[in-house]
Amino acid sequence: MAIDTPKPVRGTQDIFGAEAEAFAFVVETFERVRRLYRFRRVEMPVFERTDVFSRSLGETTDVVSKEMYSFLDRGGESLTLRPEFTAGIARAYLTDGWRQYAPLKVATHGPLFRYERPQKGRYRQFHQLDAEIIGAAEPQADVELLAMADQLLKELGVADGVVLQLNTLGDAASRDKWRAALIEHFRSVAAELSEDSQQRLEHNPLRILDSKEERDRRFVADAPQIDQFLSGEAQDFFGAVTGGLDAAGVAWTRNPALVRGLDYYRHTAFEFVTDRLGAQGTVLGGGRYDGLMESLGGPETPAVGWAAGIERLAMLVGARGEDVTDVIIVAESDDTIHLAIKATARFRELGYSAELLASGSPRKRFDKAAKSGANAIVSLRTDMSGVTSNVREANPAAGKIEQAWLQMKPFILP
RNA sequence: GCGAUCGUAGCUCAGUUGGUUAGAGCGCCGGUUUGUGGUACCGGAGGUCGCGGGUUCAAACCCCGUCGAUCGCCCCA
Repeated sequence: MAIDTPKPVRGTQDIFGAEAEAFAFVVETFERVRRLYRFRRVEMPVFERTDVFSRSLGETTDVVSKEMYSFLDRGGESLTLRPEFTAGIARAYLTDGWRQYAPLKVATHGPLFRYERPQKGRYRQFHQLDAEIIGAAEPQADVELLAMADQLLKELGVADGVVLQLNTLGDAASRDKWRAALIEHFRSVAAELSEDSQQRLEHNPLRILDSKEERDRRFVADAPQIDQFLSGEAQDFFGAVTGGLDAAGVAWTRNPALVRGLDYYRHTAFEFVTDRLGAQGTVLGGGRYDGLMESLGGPETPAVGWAAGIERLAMLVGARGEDVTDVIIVAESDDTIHLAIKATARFRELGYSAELLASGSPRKRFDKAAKSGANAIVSLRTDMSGVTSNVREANPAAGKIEQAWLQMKPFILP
């Protein structure tokens, strides 16, 4: 009776080989860069009580109603696999007394879960890098955060073809006025908008601005812009951010159509965008979310943050080779296997990556080792003169390995 | 939720207008050759042709359904 092999869950991925190396490279680079900017590492739970997300995102939104992995635990409590980092970090800031550290710069990375249709650069379990500055109202925090993002992309070697798009949503009052003006503008031409955008007019009018429909374009082009509604303070804030970016040497372009769907976003919104990833071009995005803490029952707390998809960054980084093995020890005859094990252990103690090759047809073992592209091969075999060894150096990097072998040889061979 | 394309060996893919026992390369295993050697040759294992139904004398191939993958739409915290 054959047993069916369980299939992987839709939207999950098993990352292996060169892709896994690219993934690790992204994470390692992030860890290095966040230390340069003195962001403190935090480890967050992978699941939270559902209200952590539903209250911060808004009960009625699509994201909450159908794109979260929510379930009842055995105690009957509704829990949710985290679909983002920000809400959980905000919760911890309030419940763990992190206010004492404000302004607090934290960074983390790990898996997130969203119930969505998989497509290029989009998975149901995916992974993000995340950086937040909490309790900092000043525009310098935005600049610092963006400078780190910019340096990260440069150090990953993916900055080419990636542009920082920047916008401001203003303070709450500016934002509300802009929103009202947009609704009025689009409502007057509603019949001529695309079907999708007519829907958006009802529940998310700001999204009409980045509609992909050709027929929406001309109405988007002459839509009211946020600049007409910005208060003096909001203008000053945005000016301080852009001025700071210029001083930090961070290139940016204004995108007045860049918006955020959620109400808690204020002031700065930004995305690093590329055209090299198909329909999912945002590589890193974030903004200022001064209104979030209050939705979780906390005091008014200014904060700004970003997140970046590790898979998308890894795709831009491209496949990366795995490290070549320093040395392969080949037991060319079975009676040398114990000697080969000993030698392998010794090489590893000395800090060389070493692989033992002692299986399969003895006469093909050396060829297999040679094909693997290791820096050096030490082969052992018994012939009429006893156990003999042979070192083969594939490249100049192997000189030290031969020296190491010559030193350990008297202690290993009989 | 919607649409398009695609599912043949571990991997990459052939497979003609439907026609005998479904193939190749790579990889894997074994043998021979070579014997400081990454060579060459021979052999072997490995397939419910995603799954289920239908049409037909006959289906990997045509039709329907289903599952999965990919890409896009919607959405995007």
